[in-house]
Amino acid sequence: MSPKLVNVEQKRKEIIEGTLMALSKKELSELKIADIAKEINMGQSTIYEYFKNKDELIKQALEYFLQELYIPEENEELTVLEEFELILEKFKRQIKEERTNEINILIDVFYQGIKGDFEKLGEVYSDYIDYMVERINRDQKRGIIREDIDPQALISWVGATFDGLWIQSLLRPKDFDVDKIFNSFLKAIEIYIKKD
Amino acid sequence: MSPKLVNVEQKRKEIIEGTLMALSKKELSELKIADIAKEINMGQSTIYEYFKNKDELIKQALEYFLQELYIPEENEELTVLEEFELILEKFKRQIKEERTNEINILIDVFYQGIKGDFEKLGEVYSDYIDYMVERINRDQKRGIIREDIDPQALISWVGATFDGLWIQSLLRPKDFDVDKIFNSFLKAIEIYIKKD
Amino acid sequence: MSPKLVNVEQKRKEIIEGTLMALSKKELSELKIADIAKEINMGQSTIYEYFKNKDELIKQALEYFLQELYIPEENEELTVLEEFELILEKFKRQIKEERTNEINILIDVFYQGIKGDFEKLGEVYSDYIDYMVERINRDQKRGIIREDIDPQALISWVGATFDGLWIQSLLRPKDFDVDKIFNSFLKAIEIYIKKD
Amino acid sequence: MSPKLVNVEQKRKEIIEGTLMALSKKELSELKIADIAKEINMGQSTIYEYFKNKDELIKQALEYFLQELYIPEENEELTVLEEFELILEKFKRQIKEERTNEINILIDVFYQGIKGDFEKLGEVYSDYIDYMVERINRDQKRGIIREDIDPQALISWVGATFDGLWIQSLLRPKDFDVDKIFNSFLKAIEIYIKKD
DNA sequence: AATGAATGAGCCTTCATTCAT
DNA sequence: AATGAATGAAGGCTCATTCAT
Repeated sequence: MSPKLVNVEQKRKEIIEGTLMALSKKELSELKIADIAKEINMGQSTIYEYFKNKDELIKQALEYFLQELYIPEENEELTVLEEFELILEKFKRQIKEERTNEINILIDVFYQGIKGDFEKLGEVYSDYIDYMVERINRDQKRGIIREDIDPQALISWVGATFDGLWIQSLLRPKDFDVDKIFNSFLKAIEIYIKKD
Repeated sequence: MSPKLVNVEQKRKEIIEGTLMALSKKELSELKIADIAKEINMGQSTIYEYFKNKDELIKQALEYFLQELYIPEENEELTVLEEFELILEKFKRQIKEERTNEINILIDVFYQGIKGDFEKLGEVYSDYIDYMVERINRDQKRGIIREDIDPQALISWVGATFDGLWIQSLLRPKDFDVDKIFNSFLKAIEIYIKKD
Repeated sequence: MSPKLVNVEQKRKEIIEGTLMALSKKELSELKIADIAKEINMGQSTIYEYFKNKDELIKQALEYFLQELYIPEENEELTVLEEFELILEKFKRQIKEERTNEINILIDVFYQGIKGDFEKLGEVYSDYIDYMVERINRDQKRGIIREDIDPQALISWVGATFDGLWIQSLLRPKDFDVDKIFNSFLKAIEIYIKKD
Repeated sequence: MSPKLVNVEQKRKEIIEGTLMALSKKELSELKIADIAKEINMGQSTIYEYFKNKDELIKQALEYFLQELYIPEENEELTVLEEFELILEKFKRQIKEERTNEINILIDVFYQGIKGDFEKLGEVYSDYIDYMVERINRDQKRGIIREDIDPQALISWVGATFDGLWIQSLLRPKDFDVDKIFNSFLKAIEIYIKKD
């Protein structure tokens, strides 16, 4: 609450953002403290005034990144299917705009998460699924989605497909026909969930 | 006149397998030549008799791993849907057996592949898709799968789901209800591709 | 606000002088960074704060040495012959004082120069010859040296003799009778260049 | 005397010559045992059957080289001055033919000799001087060279000039005007030693 | 006798971290 | 609070030499 503290937090934020900026250019295992310091025009040792060590800084930077990334835009009025369409639409735009900055960081976030060095990701993932489960529940009550569908299961594999598609778009960018693939995928969901 | 003769390819294979073994315990960016040497009870310098440098060894080890992994069991008699079921069945078993060794390596393979440091993965991925496209084509001719379905698109997103599920099972192992999720997923595919 | 500030050039000089000191004890091909660091009581890595790598440090050290060595004392008032005498006089003193430090470095300077790994030496050598050519020209105008003598040619072989004598004094120190040899050499030059 | 021994000597000679061949391509401090072995198509370890270690091999190779080099062609009938001319003539040819092979080795021979790691050179040098002293004596008796000249001193500095000129020709090849320099040098000697 | 194979010792260099002002 | 300076610890790689057949 004291003005000092605010400054400290401000400084930590500055360093974290520099870290993310640097991380968008270099993969984590190649990222040096020197890179970060240079990114924000700061002495290396100053960083150690605000973070215990490199690991700590990285961890907090990734958490910050995740927080910023997943601010769920409360599209409460949309149906789940419409939301899926929206996600894919954003995805498509991202591929075309080559938002490599964010993507590069995201790769490391997932890598660390999967390796178990960054538990936060798992939590966020679960939170997201919980959130979507509610949305699906609501649509089921509204009668838009078949009631015998398990919301947990549905969002699990649909979310998985999102992740997998994103990986695939990076692995084989040349042959990745976004429109065709997305259409096929959406169609399948639609048929699966719709009441007939 | 007759010094000890060693099958060079055999030795390279031994080193590569040691590398993979070591890689299953430590993530790539932390893997040292010393770890590999220790793994196979060999002097570090011996490794350099068979591989130009660490990068070269790692690259070849990952390629070897991929090769071993993706020996497609020619289940020619199975329908595509049955093959999907088989894959998920294997997946389920893997999760239960905690085949962490392979998984750990696979994570690095993907990480390297996505980062663009391991082009082979993209190729293998594309090969797999091509192979499955033919299988789907065949099922379409047989009349098992709807003809208006684009094989490329279908296998792209189905493959993506496989990858994504695998990631998810690592990210949130506690909450990952394999059976429920797989069933839901398979059901969706079935409805989508079946002739009605 | 005010961390320790160091005169970078001063530090570089200190390291260079340590390098030369170490080089006077060990031949170049056996000189390790560790030797240099120990010589000046400094961590090895500190050296890398001031020099890109070992090669760069060595090169700059040799250049520094050469610079210090060949500060031509402008004996403008002396005749060329007197200057030759002076050089030999200095040489004699050096042999007696066993200035092995400088000598050892000089050997490596020449070795590197001859091998083509240290171009600076050739330049300095040529500069020296140019300088002496002018001096000879002046003496010719003054009528002290015969006009049909080619200054370039003269200083070339006289300089060569200096170098050769220096080598010889190192190769066969026991049998190298300085006074007799220098006298004979000077007498020859005197006869050769004098106007009769 | 036994055939075995002859074979051993033959083999040693082969290795030594391979060493010299390799040494003519690479400077001593960069020469590896592997280079030598490759040069003569031999396993590295075989070399160790014939020489205790690398240092020993190098030393013997340099000695062998020196022996081959300084086979004084007994030009008994020539005067000393004529012999000097002959030496310079050979030198000139060597420069023009770019006999870099021999030169490269010679540089290392001298480097090692000066550093004191190769005593043989000093001995050979002294032997050569002794030999020339006798020649000068003879010419003095014949009345071709002034009697008040000290043979030791003369050949010392003349030899030194040879060495120095050789160095200079390597240090500043562009500006080294062989003919002019040699003529000036020879003229000086002629004037110095001639009876008038 | 010959040599393919193996290796320990060592060196250069990097980098996270600490020190000192 | 900020940072320039210093460094220890570690890793990749080389190479002379030994081992084993």
